[in-house]
Amino acid sequence: MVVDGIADETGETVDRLFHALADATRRDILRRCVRGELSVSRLAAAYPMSFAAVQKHVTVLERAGLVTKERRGREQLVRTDPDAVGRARQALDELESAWRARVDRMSGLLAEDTDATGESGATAPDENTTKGPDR
Amino acid sequence: MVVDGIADETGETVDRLFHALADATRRDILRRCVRGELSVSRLAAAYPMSFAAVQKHVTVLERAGLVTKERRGREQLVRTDPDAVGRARQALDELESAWRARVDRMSGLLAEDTDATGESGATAPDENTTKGPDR
DNA sequence: CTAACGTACAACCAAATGGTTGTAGATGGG
DNA sequence: CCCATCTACAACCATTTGGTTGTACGTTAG
Repeated sequence: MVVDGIADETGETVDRLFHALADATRRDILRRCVRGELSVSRLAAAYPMSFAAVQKHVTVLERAGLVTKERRGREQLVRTDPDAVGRARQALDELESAWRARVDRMSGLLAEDTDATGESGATAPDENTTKGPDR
Repeated sequence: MVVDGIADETGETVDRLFHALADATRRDILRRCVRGELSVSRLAAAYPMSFAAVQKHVTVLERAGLVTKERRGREQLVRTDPDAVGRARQALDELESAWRARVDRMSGLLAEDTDATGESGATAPDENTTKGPDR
């Protein structure tokens, strides 16, 4: 259950994921691409901004692992990565598990967190990462 | 009733939600608070940054509806909002449903959404302010 | 009352964002 | 071949972020 996989120790993967999702234009691009791959210029035509701006948005989505680009002729087709949403969901699960953890403690059940998928580090919270009796 | 009201026509609520989640420190704050309410100064002591900086992070989380503050004496206790993660999940559901939709079409299944399959969220992203402590 | 604590908020700063234009490299059509 | 597309990327600009310090205010402990 520990989310691992490539597990990122700093949480920067999660940062990029949520950051990419935190923009209405990018979410819209995702919705369009999910319906079928589109070239960047085709996408750009759909928004009131320059081609370059849309190109940047696509790059952000790409770096977040939400889409992949595939070249076909002189066009670059953008398509969503099916596993992407799963990863976002997984990140949320990590948080949600904390919510559940609280309930679990009430039930006297503990040990499950370990999710430390890395993130616990935050920017560098001194010690504590330890889950024990917080005191 | 689902207090829609003005709802968010621009998706700025979702913007704030994901933006708030896109920072490791803020996610860490969430994890700490979920274990039990903490005063802002107590939280601040856990990070290598100033009290004011942590205060700002809490404000971001608050405006995203992820936490609420409650004053007790001279302290301000921060606690997570149980419905918050659900709202984030709902936003993801909206995206995920699109992914599924594509698969469905591939399966030649065109079920109209009139089915009672209980389409969660699908096209109804209403993460309005259930309580909106806005600002 | 006074001191210490916890908070709130303003002013300021460096860096990142989101956007613009402009230029240049591939690729495909006539 | 030449030209129109589509893409990539650099340079630049305005605004937002994330962080700092400093000050002011309410509350609780002595």
